[in-house]
Amino acid sequence: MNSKQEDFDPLKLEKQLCFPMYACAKEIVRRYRPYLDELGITYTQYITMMVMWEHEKIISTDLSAYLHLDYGTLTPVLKKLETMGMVKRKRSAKDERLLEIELTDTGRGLREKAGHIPGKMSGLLGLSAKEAKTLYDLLYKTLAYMEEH
Amino acid sequence: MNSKQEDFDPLKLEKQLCFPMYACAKEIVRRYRPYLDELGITYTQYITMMVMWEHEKIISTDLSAYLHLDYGTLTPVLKKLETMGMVKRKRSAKDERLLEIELTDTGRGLREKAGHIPGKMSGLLGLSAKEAKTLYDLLYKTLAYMEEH
DNA sequence: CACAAGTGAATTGTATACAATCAAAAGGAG
DNA sequence: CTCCTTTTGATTGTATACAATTCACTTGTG
Repeated sequence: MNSKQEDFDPLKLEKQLCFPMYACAKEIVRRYRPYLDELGITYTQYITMMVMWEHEKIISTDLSAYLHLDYGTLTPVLKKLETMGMVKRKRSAKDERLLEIELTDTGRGLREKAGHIPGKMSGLLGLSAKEAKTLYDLLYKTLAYMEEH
Repeated sequence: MNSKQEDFDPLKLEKQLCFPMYACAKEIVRRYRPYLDELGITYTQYITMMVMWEHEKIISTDLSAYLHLDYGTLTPVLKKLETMGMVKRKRSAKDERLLEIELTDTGRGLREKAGHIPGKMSGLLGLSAKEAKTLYDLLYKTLAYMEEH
């Protein structure tokens, strides 16, 4: 009402692509919580464990790249996972600067308990399989573009 | 290699729709930082101000709903914006429980300085106008679905 | 080998983010 | 009007999230 061309105002919250992405991501993480609470882990710990389940052993640098997480975030997460017995942190023998993260038996065991989560979450978004695929592709396209710019 | 059907493992990070959303949202917010630093505000403060620029005056409850933000997050953000002189916080005369947030002249002035940001950010994603629209629609569809489930 | 430059990780400081809890105020039933 | 329930917002505690800085270790150069 204040502006003659309010609908075209690029500073309107609804016009921004970033905002629904930000809100949507938070909302989805929030929906994970009940299931992750059962496992006693947080969302950040969960995606870290997903990488560990795939790789068994990984250098901290690569983990940081996969998860798009800074060491300021990753270091406390990994220390927490270590105190929970899920992973082991160990300096590389070849290069003392490198930190190797290794999955433990306890960490492997958690995978079984987490097995039902993806199924529970899949219906949460209210999208058809085709829509979900489109969304998935657009998000990865955006991520790929941003990584090289 | 460990599993016979590794490509179909639902616990693979790449199979999850939530992860690219989470990573993408963080990445975009990160790209905002240089521009927002010039204004001396953070991303959360920025989206709060976008709502204020649209509404001039708003009840805290509604602001929380628009931004999908808890009071635990919103209260310190609003107090910070108040100390910066961007908004005023005031209890409603009709209902002392309600907190009214009102845009100040300083806050209005910030809008001019922020005017160039949407243009700067729009090319950041590497998507065509059509793709951006598709992404936008899918995100809002998901948000709407989650709000009623 | 000495040393400058570079890299990987940790630390520090600030700002989110949200569940759980609490307190003040409003609304409602008797 | 008084007790009870509900609602709104603030507070507390824990966990991110990242820029900036620091430190240990490695590599490259002469």
